[in-house]
Amino acid sequence: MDLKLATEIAKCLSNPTRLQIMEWLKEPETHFPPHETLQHFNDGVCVTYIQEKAGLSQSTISTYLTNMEKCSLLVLTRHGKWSYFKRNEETLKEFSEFIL
Amino acid sequence: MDLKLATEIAKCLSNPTRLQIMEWLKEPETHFPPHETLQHFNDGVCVTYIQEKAGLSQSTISTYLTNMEKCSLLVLTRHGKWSYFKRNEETLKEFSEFIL
DNA sequence: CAAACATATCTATAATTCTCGATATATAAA
DNA sequence: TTTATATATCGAGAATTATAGATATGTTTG
Repeated sequence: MDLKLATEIAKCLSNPTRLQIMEWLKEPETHFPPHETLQHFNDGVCVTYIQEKAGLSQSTISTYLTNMEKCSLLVLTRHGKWSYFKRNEETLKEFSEFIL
Repeated sequence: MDLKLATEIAKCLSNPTRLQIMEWLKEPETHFPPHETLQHFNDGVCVTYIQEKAGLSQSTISTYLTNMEKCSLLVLTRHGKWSYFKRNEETLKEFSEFIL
């Protein structure tokens, strides 16, 4: 973890909606309805569910999630037409160690 | 630590200069010259030294430090005409626990 | 008390981020 | 193979942040 990446990560976390999403993704089953096809949250939550819960536009949330994935805060897994995002605990740990 | 405070803290950390200052303050003695009057860094580093090392204007750095202190990332101690800033490890730990 | 010094605050402009609607792309379903 | 669904990307205007110079405030020193 270098200064540049840590700054990008902090930028992602510096918006209440994005930080809230990170919190929700700690426990997807308590914050989101079950998916239509998948019977689990192993790969996280799909964009639509996150968008509906956040209450911002689809494009905004999609951009948020894409950026969070680019700095490896989130991991993206595609299943058919759905994109699932889950937390990358490893990155969070490295960021945490960087600032402490 | 609630969402609002955590967001403010992340905002402070989301700028490369501010994040760099937090890093420098981990080891003041290796990054800053000794102070004129104080023989230690127990209360951190004075604004001028941080400003000179960062290379931004006095007003900018002063504003940075004041804001970082407002969300308790830094602790301010005044000695005469100098303001010393040091890291607040407790807040960093709480922020860290919040995101993990 | 006046001058010098350290820091804080004010004001303003440039740069960046926020957020949306529109549109494009990709997959699935009919 | 058209249509519906899910997500991504583009373009733009509004809001916020970055940053500086000027100035104010508070402290020390002569």
